[in-house]
Amino acid sequence: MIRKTLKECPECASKNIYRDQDKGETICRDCGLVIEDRMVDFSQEWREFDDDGASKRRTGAPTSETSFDRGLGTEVGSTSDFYKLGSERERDRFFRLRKWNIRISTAIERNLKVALAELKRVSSFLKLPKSVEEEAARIYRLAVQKGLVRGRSMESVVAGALYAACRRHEVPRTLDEMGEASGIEKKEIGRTYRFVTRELEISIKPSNPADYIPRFASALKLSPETQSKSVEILEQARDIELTSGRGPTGIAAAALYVASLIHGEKRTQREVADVAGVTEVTIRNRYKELIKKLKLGKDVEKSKKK
DNA sequence: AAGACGAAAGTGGTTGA
DNA sequence: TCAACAACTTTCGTCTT
Repeated sequence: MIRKTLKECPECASKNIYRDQDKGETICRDCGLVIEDRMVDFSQEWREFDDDGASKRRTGAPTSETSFDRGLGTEVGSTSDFYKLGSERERDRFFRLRKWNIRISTAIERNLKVALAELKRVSSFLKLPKSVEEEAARIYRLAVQKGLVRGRSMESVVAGALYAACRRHEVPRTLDEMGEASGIEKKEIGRTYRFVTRELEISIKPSNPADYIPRFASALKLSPETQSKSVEILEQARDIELTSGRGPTGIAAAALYVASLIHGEKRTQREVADVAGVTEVTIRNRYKELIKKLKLGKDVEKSKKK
C-alpha cells in the first residue's frame, strides 16, 4: 500500500503536523487546518479480552464486528459426521452439543442483529469514526456473551458500549450527547457503562479535557488561534494539578471561555456552557481558578482595552 | 436589559469505616 | 451498608456594562 506522508502544511507551510490515528485526522497545529481526514486506521488490533489475555493472534479472513455474525458462523459438526461416530455415548454427546450450539448462537445472533442496527444508528447520528463503531460492537458482543445484557435494556448497553469505545479512542462525547442520540437517560448510560467496563475489565484512561476542545470550538465558531490557546491553557492547568478530580468538560469549557476573551472573540458564559453541557456556575468556578493560578488576569485585561 | 458574579441549598456518585 | 464528602447543578439576588 502506498502511503503519502505529508511533511508540511499546505496552508501555512508549518512543519508542526499532528497525526491523530484514533480520530483519523491529520491536523496542522499552527493554523488548525485539517489536512487529511480519511487516513487508514493503523492501530493495532488488540485482543486483550482473550481468556489468557496474552494472545494477539490475527488469523482468518477479514471480519467486521458490525456484521451480526462477523460474516462467520459456528457450527458443531453436521449430521453427516454422525455416521463416523462410534459408540452410543459419543452420539448422545454429539447431538447434545450440536443442539445447544444452535440454540445459544441463534439467540445471541438474533440479539446482535437488532443491537448492531441500533448501534449503527446512534453511531451515525453522532458522526463517530468507523474505528469507534467497530470497537463498540466488539464490546457489545462480549457483553452479550457474558450475559451482561440480562436485566438491562439492550439500548442502554449499546449506548454504554459506544460511550466506552469513544473514551478508549479519545474522541469523547458527553453522556448528554449520548443520551440524546440513543434516547436513554444519561445516568442509565453511566450505570451500564461502569458495569460493563468493570465486568469486562476494560481499562479506560481518564478523559483528557483537550479532547473536547476541537468540537466545542467549532460549535462556537471560534478561530484556530483561540483553539490552540485554550489547549495551551489546559496544558498549563494540568501541570499544576488543576485538572485532577474535576469534570473534564467543565475545565475544557472554562479554558475555551478564557481563550475567547484573550483573543477578543468573546462568547458569553451561557453560550460556552450550552455547547459544553455544563452550567455557567461551573465555568465561573473553573475560570476563577484558572485566572488566579495561571497569572492569566493581565492577559485578559490587556485584550479588554483594545 | 443582558451578562457576570456569588451564596446557599440540593443532587448523584464515590469512598472509607 | 451507611455516612461523610467533593463536584456539580439549580435557584436567586446583586452588581456591572
